[in-house]
Amino acid sequence: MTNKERLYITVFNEISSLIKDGEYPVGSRLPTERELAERFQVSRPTIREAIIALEAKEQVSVKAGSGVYVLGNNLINDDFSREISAFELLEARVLLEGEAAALAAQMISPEQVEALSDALKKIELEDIEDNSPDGADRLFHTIIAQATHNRVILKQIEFLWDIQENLDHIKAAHRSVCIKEKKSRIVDHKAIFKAIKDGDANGARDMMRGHFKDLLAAMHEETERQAVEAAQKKVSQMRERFSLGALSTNS
Amino acid sequence: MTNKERLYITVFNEISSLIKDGEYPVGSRLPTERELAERFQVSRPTIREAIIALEAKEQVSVKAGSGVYVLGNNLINDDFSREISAFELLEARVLLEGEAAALAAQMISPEQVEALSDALKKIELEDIEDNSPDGADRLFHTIIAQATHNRVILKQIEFLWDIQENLDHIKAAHRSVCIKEKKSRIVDHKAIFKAIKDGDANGARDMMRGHFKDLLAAMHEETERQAVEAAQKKVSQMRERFSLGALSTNS
DNA sequence: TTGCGGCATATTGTATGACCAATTATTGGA
DNA sequence: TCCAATAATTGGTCATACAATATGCCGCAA
Repeated sequence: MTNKERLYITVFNEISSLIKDGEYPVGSRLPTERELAERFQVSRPTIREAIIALEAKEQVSVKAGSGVYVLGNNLINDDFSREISAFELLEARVLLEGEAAALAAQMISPEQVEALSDALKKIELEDIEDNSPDGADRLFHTIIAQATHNRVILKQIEFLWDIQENLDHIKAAHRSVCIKEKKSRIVDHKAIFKAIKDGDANGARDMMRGHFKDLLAAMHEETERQAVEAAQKKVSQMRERFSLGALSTNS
Repeated sequence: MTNKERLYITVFNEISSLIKDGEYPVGSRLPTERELAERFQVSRPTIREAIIALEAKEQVSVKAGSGVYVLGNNLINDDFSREISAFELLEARVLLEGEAAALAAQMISPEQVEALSDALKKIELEDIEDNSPDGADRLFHTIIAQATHNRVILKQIEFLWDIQENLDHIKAAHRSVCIKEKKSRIVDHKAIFKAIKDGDANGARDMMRGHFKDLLAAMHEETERQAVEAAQKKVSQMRERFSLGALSTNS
């Protein structure tokens, strides 16, 4: 089997699962370290290491002489990234990047205006050719983030892009939308660029929000289309099942 | 002192500090477990527990048979976080939390209004008593973040708080400001609460921004004061040095 | 001389057993 | 019945031993 994983990690995962499955409910006390050691057929130090990992991730609280107790309120970290929807991500982006654009309009340097212009050209080029790995899009938005001259904001925006590119379903949604909305995408970006170049903070914010609004609308459409498709698929599956069912009554 | 703390926690904190201070730079290998055990005058299992805690918090990576290496890209270790100023952080917070407040005003549930009200009372209570570990402040802002019903935004805002509480200079700046501005802090929070409760999105945004504006102004003042203090200290040091120099010529 | 394989060594991984300290349950006496 | 002393339970720390793995050195062969 997979013995590559260190033992305490295995135990950690097993206990974590047991907590999640409700075998050790929130507030309850785990079995003693010695009992757990016997249950998992490992030594007590290994159990202790697993418990310390659980403690570090704030899943349990250890009380000396008493026991180790299951904490609540904390399942966010593990499955957080898998469950967030594209809409939540876009909403976060519109807020943050809208304000970033407004700030950038006031703070941007001439060199950054130049870089932004280049990025804009790249986006147009990508659109003229076939589908793109939308690196230019990210570049465009990242330059704006840099133009705020605030590294925290830059970090935040990059974090959102990282999420977007690491999560397949979100990435797919974004892609399909971008491909469908080529024209409005270019118009949007041009408008954003102009407002920032002119130092128009409110305009930049509005344009950026408009850009995301278009994206959001397109994504809603896309989601709906997929929902319809899924429904149709389900119907056809039912039809197939029905015919099979009819056959089975014959045998 | 405080021997209530478990040993491995103490060791964990010490090693964490050493990493933060650059004694163990990102990418470097920590001393062997045995060396660390001798250095901290504890047993090897204790060192292991501390290392596992570090590993769980993604500060280090353990390679069996090789050693334990300091990771980067981490809130605590990264050079990025050491260098950011309190002003950058506050600016990011005003943008994000301003919008979050506006969104929260539209989305908040009755239970969350209740929770927010409780948090507000806690803030007032903390202020009536002596200095505070400002847990109530974070709670208040976190509830607003939750009220957006957007987990990405929530995550972002918590990220900013984590930075604030992990970086000593920023934490210190924030503290000194909060203590000095007790009254306006309460007034600010009350106004934010009212706007959100009333579903007034624009009002909530304005109030939140006003809150940060007050903080920012106070922080500027504090920074100036510290600069003056530092200058005075320097002058007095020079004076002392001069007098010592005069004495030394006598001997 | 250079490239490669295998061995020696360093380092972490796991286990055992013991004892200490804190907490909790029990029991006995007032 | 209540409280205090005591015993049992449970986590906290330690010393030690051996296994598994990674790394680098060294010699051998091409």
